[in-house]
Amino acid sequence: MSRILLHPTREQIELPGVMDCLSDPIRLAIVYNLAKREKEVGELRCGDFYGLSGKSNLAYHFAKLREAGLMETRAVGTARLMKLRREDLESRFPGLLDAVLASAERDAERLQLPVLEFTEA
Amino acid sequence: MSRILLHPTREQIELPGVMDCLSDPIRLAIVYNLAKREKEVGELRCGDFYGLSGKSNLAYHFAKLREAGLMETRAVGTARLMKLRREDLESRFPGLLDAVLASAERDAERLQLPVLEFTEA
DNA sequence: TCAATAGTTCAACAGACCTTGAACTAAGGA
DNA sequence: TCCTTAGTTCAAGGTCTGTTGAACTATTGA
Repeated sequence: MSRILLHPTREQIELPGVMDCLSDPIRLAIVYNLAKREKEVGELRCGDFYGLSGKSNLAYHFAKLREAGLMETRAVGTARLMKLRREDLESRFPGLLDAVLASAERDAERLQLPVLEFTEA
Repeated sequence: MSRILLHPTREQIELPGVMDCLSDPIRLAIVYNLAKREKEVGELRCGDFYGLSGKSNLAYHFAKLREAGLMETRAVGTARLMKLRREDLESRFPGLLDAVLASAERDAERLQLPVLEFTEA
């Protein structure tokens, strides 16, 4: 487990990278669920997403989301706690995340977006 | 030149396909320029975009944009006239296109988005 | 009719992407 | 200390993408 988790600064977040992240069904499902539960439980753990894919595949997608600046990860014990970088995204691309999330919510069934069950934080 | 140009209906336009289109620099530049000039000249032609890439590569990207539902193409003589499907996109994904275009405009320099010169329509 | 113009289609290639399983590391609990 | 849990990393694979040039088709104008 690497000690250092690379995050871009707010200014380094790029539009194409964000769009690319949100065009993948698994990553969209991750962001969708992060957004859906962010008020209730705050941060989520990798294990909360095992319903979406296998561990190593999720690690791959988490790294993409983190490196593109969509989410922030901090290590607590053996766990990784993740949350959306809402304010940074809103600052760089006003209205974008909300528009995507609203459309995803409307199309949730068609997109087969799973709503996951989360453990206590 | 095939006679039939396939367009999805409004309802068939899918969020991941749209996001994927907008995550490619060339396609973003096409949409950006279509939006920038849509009020002035209405429709644009393939040749207007030769500054972005070669003919055959553009044809590839135009097909992607058309098949994902971002733009509409009609044949007039040997030309293809293209325009953004603004209303359809707004109906399916409210606020999304405007948010993307506003962010693209703000980041135009960083994204190296070229502003093309257009011929008369 | 012939040549020029506008754009498409095809084959080929390199590179990127997603997925998988196995091996690994690090922290916590018994 | 040893086992378990949580997550990462690596190598390998198949597939999808973007790009190119050459060949093609269709339309217009002379």
